[in-house]
Amino acid sequence: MLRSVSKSAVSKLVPKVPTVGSRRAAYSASTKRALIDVAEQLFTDHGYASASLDQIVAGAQVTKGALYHHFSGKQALFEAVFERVESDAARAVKGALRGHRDPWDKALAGLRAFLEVVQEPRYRRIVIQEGPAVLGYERYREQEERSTFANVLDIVKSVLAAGKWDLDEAMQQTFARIFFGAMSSAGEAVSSSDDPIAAAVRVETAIGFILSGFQALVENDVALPNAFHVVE
Amino acid sequence: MLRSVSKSAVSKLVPKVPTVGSRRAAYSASTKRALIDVAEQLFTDHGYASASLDQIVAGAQVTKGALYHHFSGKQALFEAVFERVESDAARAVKGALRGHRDPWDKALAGLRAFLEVVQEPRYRRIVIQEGPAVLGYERYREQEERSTFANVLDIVKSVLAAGKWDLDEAMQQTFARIFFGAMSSAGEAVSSSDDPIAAAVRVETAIGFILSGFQALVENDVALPNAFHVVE
DNA sequence: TCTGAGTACGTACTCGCGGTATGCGAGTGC
DNA sequence: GCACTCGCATACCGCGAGTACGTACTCAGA
Repeated sequence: MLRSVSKSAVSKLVPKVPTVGSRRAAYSASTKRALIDVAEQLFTDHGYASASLDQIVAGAQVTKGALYHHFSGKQALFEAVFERVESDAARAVKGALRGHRDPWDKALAGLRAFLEVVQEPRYRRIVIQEGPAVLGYERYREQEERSTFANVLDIVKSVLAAGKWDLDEAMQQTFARIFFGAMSSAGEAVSSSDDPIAAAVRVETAIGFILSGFQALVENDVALPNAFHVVE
Repeated sequence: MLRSVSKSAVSKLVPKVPTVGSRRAAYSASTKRALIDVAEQLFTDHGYASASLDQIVAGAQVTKGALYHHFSGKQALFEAVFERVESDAARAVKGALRGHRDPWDKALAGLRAFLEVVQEPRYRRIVIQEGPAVLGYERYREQEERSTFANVLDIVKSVLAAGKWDLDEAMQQTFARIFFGAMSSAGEAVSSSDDPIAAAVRVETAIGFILSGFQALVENDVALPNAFHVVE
């Protein structure tokens, strides 16, 4: 990157970074960015296994030396991509939550935002499909806990707070897990549908309906521990 | 397998298959079974990528020649394992559904059975975690459609039939997808919990509660298309 | 301005693994 | 009992992740 031909290629990218430190640091940062950019694209298009490091470094116009200077290996590169996609998604959902006072409005706004995000190919492939397998479920979960899932947990807590229950943290997390799973699965169904728009409407209708039933119970203060037998 | 050392190793397994056709066919079937058995174990323990074909054929006491005689490649072997794990799970859930007339009882019985299944390491790893990434989401979904998901769809349909709505197929599938996702995610949370039993109780309580709210709406015949605005 | 040190790579290699080509002997049908 | 096929074993290939090491460039300090 600091040599002849490739140097000119990178210098085009440098202005993106405001050259905070030295020129060297700026070059280095832009190289790292280029690697993550290309990797994100190739991982999204071909999947983790089929995207070779040779392709990635060629796309970024560097060599494997550069890659292994910035990342400990292929998995670490994937994780960097994963984090960026995840944080972008979480930010988008979080933005959609602003300005909603009513927890139920907030929940629906969050649902709509998430249904948008989950239709991005990069989110589907990198976060939903390959994330658990590549990172391992534990590490995948750690990442999710402090991004998208955190949003869901936030919403669920505010919704539950509208009722008169006093649920412990574990129970709140359980509800959040359930809704998170429902939304992920629904999102997959939406994005892989022939008619994503119609599918999104169906999902919104269905979840909105489930929520309304949920809301009725919460606000009527039905006893939780016996909820199971209320069904009978 | 038909030669010297390995022959004796396999002959021990042969009696499992009642030697329906020829001895040759019996040997062949047992070899294939051995490959799937070992592969299932190694895929579960180390994951798809880290389980090498050399390890698998060594464990099955055969060579790669045998493997490639029975399967077109590593992915095909994984798919065979996947199918077996999936069909076992689907059968377990289906068995739990028998003898329940009331759709809500059926739903809870199915939920409990699924929460059991999802705690098996092989199901978690092979079906939930690596399935989508290895098979590709489309192929993964095809498999699920005609096994576990089919059970969920069956339950959801019978529950919805208890109400007075007349939902089209797509809407029923949407509800099923949502519940399926919720259960998968909840199951993951249960099996990776420090205290799986307590976690399972929490999940049953939470989903049971959501179901009871759902049930109230279904039986009171709340209009579906407006369900969204009922919330407001 | 010069220099030494450290950074940011490039180059060339290794090695493990999925996949293939081919041979061969036991089983089977005639 | 004979040819033929099926069910493997053996030997090999290419690709791709990871490594060892060399080198040009940058920058702080004198």
